[in-house]
Amino acid sequence: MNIGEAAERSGVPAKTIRYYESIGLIAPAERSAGGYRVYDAREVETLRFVQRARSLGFSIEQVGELLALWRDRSRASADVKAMASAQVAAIDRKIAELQGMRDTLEHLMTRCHGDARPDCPILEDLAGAEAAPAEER
Amino acid sequence: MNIGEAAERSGVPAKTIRYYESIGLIAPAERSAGGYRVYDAREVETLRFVQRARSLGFSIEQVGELLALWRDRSRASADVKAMASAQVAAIDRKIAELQGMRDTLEHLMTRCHGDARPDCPILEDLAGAEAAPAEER
DNA sequence: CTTGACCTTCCAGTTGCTGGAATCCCCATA
DNA sequence: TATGGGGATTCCAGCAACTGGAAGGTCAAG
Repeated sequence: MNIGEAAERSGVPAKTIRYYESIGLIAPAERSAGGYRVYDAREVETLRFVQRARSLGFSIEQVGELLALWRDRSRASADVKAMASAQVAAIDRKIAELQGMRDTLEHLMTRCHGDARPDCPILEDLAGAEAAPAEER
Repeated sequence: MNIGEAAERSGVPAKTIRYYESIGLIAPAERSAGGYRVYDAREVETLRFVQRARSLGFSIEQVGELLALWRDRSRASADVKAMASAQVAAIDRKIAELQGMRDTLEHLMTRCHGDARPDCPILEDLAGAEAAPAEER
C-alpha cells in the first residue's frame, strides 16, 4: 500500500510518516518502481504503536525507546513499566502546574467585576505581583 | 538601568527581553550613547506583567492583548475577565487531556508484572489498541 | 492522451525561547 | 595609559514535533 493508505490505517498523517522516517524513528520504507513508499501491515502496526505512544504523551525519543523494547523479545517488562511510571509522574507534574495556573486565574477572576467599568484587579495583580523569587533591594 | 538589571528586577532573562522587543511585544528600549538598552521602573513593571501573564499560560499573542488592555484606561473589565475565563477553559481542556493520558497509562501499568519476564501488556496494548481513546476490548 | 489524484523532495514557518560566536562598551586598577 | 573583566551588542542556529506549500513526477481511469 502507498503512504496515503498507511496514513489512513495508522492514524498518522502521511507528512508525519515521512517526518518520522527522516528523523530515523522508523525504518525507511521500501520503494516502488516509481519511487513511491510502500507499506505492509507490519509497518502500519508500527505506525499505530507510535501514534498511540505519542498520544500518551511520550516524546519522540521515548517512543524510540519503547519501539526498541517492543522489538526486543528478551526485554524485561519492568523496563517498560518504569518508563510508563516516569511518564505518569511527568504528566502529574504538568497537571499540577496547570492546576496552579488555573487556581490563580480563578482567584483573580473572583475579584474582577467583569462589567463595563475599567477597574480590573486582574490587570492590577498581573502588574503588581512579584514575578519570581525577586530580592528586595 | 541596563538590560541585566532590568532582567534581574523583572524576572525576565535579558535574552528574552531582547526577543520580546524583536517580535514587537514590548516597545524598543531607549539606547545609551554606547548603544546599550536603557530601562526605567515603568518598563520593568511591564516586563513583570509579561512574565506573570506568561507564567499563567497566556500565549505571547494573548499577552500582547492583555498589555493593550492594561494600557487602555477606558477598557471594560469584562474584556479582561473574558480572556481570563477563556484561559481557564483552555487550561481545563489541557488538564482533562493529561488526565486521560494518565488514566490510560495507569490502567496499562496495573496489568504489567514489571519483573524480569518479557511479557508486557503495556507494549501489547500500544501495538494493538486502536489509535483513538482506549476502549475495552 | 489528458486529467486528476496521489506521490516525491525541499524549504519555510510555527511557538517561545536559548546558546553561542564575534565584537563592542564601560569602568577600575596597575 | 594600558589592560582586564564583565557587561552589552548583533546575528545565526537549533530545540520539539510537526505542518504548509511549491514544483514536479507517477499512476489509473476515461
